[in-house]
Parts: sequence; structure tokens; C-alpha cells
Amino acid sequence: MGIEETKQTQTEDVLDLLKEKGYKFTPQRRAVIGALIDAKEPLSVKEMVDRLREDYPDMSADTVYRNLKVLCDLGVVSLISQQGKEGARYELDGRPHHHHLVCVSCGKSVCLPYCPMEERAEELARREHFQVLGHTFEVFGYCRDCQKGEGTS
Amino acid sequence: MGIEETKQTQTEDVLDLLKEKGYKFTPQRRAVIGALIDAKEPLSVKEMVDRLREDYPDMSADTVYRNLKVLCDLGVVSLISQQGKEGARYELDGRPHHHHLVCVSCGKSVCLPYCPMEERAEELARREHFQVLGHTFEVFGYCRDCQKGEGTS
DNA sequence: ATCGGTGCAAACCATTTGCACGTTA
DNA sequence: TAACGTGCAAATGGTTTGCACCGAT
Repeated sequence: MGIEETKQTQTEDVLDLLKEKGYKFTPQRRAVIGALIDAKEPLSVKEMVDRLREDYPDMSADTVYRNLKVLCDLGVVSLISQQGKEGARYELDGRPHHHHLVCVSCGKSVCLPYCPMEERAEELARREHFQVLGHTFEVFGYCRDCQKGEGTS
Repeated sequence: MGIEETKQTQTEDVLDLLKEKGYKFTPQRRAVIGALIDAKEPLSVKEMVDRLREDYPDMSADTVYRNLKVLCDLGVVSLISQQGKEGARYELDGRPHHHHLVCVSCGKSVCLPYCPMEERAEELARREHFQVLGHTFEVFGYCRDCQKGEGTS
């Protein structure tokens, strides 16, 4: 604690950034940010919409997509791609950079506090004259909960 | 050389495997495999279809998708996901396991002879009681050729 | 003669976009 | 009141599926 931020503080931070960039505050946008902050794990758009509709019955998926795009562009939110299939998941860009263990059964992902780019990869890319913008590292498999009955349902 | 395989040999290998599993040989299937062997870099389905249509004007994308699925299931071909957008790319599973540098401008990808799973990642996943099936590691940015005029066209 | 493979067209599904209206600054 | 944001509906685009026909075994 001390470095930790309350939801209140985090929300303020994001809203400040939005104001700075000239974006407006709307209840929906606030709600999207709130949902991301409350989330303990990366959320799919569908999950977000379902949760948000509890408070904003009219919340549309487009709005969620649009807000996520804005937040991604601002670097506040990051995208976790789901190996082609299924929808993508999003999470607030928490300070400690990390990657994910993605369950191929339930689709949820858990934090993997490790980043390969810090190792040899960057060096190798440079050798290829490749200008690195970003990277993805995801490990697929069964999470703790899905190992017994591996049904995909 | 010595370990290197000719296209002829590679094709035989794959066809043998298909026969073993009870799959049939068709000109289209042969062509798909041939295209993958000839490719110097991972191909998108669209690229494959375009090339294949030169010899088989009736080649349909479905057939390519279906054959790629078979080959992926057999573990002969692997999928390179394109960060959500754009179509996926496929490549023959060459012996030396590796990952890719994916250009966000032209979409092409080049080999990155490095795999993070060999390092700490596996150990960390195990600690999470996560049963690892596979992984993806992709670095996005501009390839050598796209760095000057960074047009996305 | 079978059963898998193919082409075509239609279906899917996540995501995007056009448009008119409502809201924030 | 001027943008920007929103909801709705329609468009997109990669990938999948249903179906009847064809071809490999």
C-alpha cells in the first residue's frame, strides 16, 4: 500500500487523461472504465456489456467497442487476443507489465508475470532491422478449474 | 544439407502422414501443401488462394481453409495469429521451433528464432497449476521494407 | 460403391460504420 | 451551440457450414 490506488483514484487518473486529450465524460464511458477497474481478470466485450446493462440497460456493444478503442489508443487499456477464435479480452494497463495464461476451455485468462521481450527477443528483432512497436505472448491451455471436466461448453 | 529436405521429400512426408490417418489425396490438397512448401514466409489464406488459382482456377477458399485445418490438426502446419485484425497466416511446421516478427504495415511475418517458453514461462505456468497446450509469441512493428513509407495501404 | 473432398451459397459472429439524435463542455 | 458520444441498424470480412455432386480408394 502506498503505491496502491483506490478505484476512486484510478478513475480520476483515467478521466484526467481523457480531459487532457479533449474527450468528454459520459455516464457510459465512466461505466466502462469502472467495469475495467472492478474486473479481477480481463473481460470480453460480451461480459462487459452484460455487466454494464445491469446499470445502463441501453448500453450498446458499439459504445463499449468505441470506448475500448479510445482507451487502447490512450494506452490505458490493453488487448489480449484470443488465438483467432472467440472475442478479444481487455484489461486496464496495470503498472507491472505482464502476459497471460489463456484457458482454451472457459476463455478466461490469468496473469503471467513474465515478459519475453525483456530477454533476447528485442536484440534479435533489432538484428533483423525490425522496428518493434509491441508484442504478444500468450500461453494456451487449461486453467486450474477446467482441468477435470474439460468440456468446452 | 543432409538434414535438409527437398520439396519432393517434404511432400512425401506429409502425404504419408495423411495416408496413415486415412485422408485422401486430391490435387487441391497436394497444391495446398505445395504452396506451403514453396512459401518463403507464412501465407494468408487470401494469398494462398490467389496463387493456387493460377493452377486450379476453381480452387475455393473453403477448400484451403479445410485443408489447413486438417494440416493444423495433424501438427504439420501452424497458425500465426495477426493481432485480431486481418486474416491469419499459416506456415509449414519446420523443425526448428520459432516465432515471428509481424509487420503491421504489410502484414508479412519473418522468422524470429527464439522461444520464450524454453525459459521461465513454463515454470511459472506450472506454478499456477495451468496445463499448457501451446503458446504464441509475436512481435509487431515495421519490417525492414515498411519503415520508410509507413503507409498501411 | 463408399465415404471423404470439393465448390457454391448461405450462415456466422465479432467488430465497424453511417446516420440522426442526444449530451457535454 | 458545436463537437463529440450514443443507439440503432446495416455493412464488413474472415471463417464456417449445409448440401449435392464428384472423385479417390
